[in-house]
Amino acid sequence: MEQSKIPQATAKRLPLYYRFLNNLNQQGKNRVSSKELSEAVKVDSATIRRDFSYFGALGKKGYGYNVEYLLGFFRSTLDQHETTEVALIGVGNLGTAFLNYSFLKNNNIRITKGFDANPEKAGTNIGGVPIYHIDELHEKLEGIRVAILTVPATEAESITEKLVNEGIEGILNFTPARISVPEHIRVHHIDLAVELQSLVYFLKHYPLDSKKK
Amino acid sequence: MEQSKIPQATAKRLPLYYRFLNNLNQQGKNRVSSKELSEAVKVDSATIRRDFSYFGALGKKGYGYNVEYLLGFFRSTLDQHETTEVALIGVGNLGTAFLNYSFLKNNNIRITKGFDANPEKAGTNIGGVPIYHIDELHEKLEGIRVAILTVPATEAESITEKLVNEGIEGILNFTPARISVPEHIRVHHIDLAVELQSLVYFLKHYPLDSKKK
DNA sequence: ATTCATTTGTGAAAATTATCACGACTATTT
DNA sequence: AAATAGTCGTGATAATTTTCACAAATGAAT
Repeated sequence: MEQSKIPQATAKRLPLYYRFLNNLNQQGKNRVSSKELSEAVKVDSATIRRDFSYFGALGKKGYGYNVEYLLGFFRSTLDQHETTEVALIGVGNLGTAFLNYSFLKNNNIRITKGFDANPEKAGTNIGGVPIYHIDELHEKLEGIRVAILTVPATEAESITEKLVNEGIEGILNFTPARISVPEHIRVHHIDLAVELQSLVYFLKHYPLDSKKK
Repeated sequence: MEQSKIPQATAKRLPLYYRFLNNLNQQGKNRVSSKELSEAVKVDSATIRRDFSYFGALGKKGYGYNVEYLLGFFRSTLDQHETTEVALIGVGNLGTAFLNYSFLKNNNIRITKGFDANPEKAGTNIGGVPIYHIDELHEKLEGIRVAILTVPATEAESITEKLVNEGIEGILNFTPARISVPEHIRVHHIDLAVELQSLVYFLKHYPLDSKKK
């Protein structure tokens, strides 16, 4: 779809830029420089300008960027004009946290259905999201392309298979399992234990001295 | 500390390798090739060999790697012989999920204390972890160098300041706020909304066709 | 013993990402 | 109107990360 010429590293930062532009807009600011933005999102200002430049000349020399214009641009680039429905699989502690988390603000991504293997949870409603039994995937997953996976690691592989069969195209995997999927399915991993361990490792082996000027 | 010659990209993968080696070891396997490992952790086998090579010649040509040996090596590299205490700041939904999450398995990182601004939570115990009031940071944070930040975004900046004052050196930040810290403090961000938005963006703009052979 | 299928470790190349540094342009002040 | 301070966009460069591809070594099979 469209130009796949935007570097992945840039693409990953877009949602971040988007959020901060929203903040600025709500604060009533209508002008921002790459330097200011840099301080807010902790990304080098040259990197920000380079990132923006992939989409054309969005700013004005000697002035900066118009917040509203930039925001509008990113809104359409990030497809924020249409709502994306997301299913949450596994209503445990972490899953519940997601259901109560409001993605809503400044964001058109919504968790619209939750699924869990526990029959007692089916039929309930958490954070305004209806919970169904995991066996109802086939009936309820119609039209949903993205799933958040917060089930126990032992279940990850088998449930992933079901999700794939139901036509899910993207999975945000919070389980420690590295799930196997067909090539056309995109999986992003967020491994909490690995992140923590990694932080501890960096702390001990990479003493910080200078990061930026 | 020690050789800071290991690329950051490699360092981030170490905990992942460590976990899978543990799995293999528990399954009773005593030999593994980079190719097998590659399939398990979804990292190119050449990358794995390169990663390992930074620590010297850990394998044997034509044979692969000895699981137990490699595991022992990583255990000491990742400082798994000594326990790292971690404080959890903000016992909301996400924080509670962490407290109930067992990092324990194969891992010497422990959340030993929780803190929250709600006086009703102080004095309680979640998942075996005692919860204190946020005002008790000074008394209770002695000797703890790492904190997980799961407070509301609005509180992130002010609480971070307190943590820094108490001598915290590493923060795993789950709030959407990009916190400001002195140069010697390491912060890793995990931004749930950004991750989800990013996944959706990739889904729409980067159709997958071929990833690996 | 010899052959054969494996598999590591790594030089070299490729790909990706980040940063420097500056010309060109803008707004503001004097 | 001229001078000044600020800012973008980007060519060029640097830094980092990944991947290719193969010699050397190993173990198993014949």
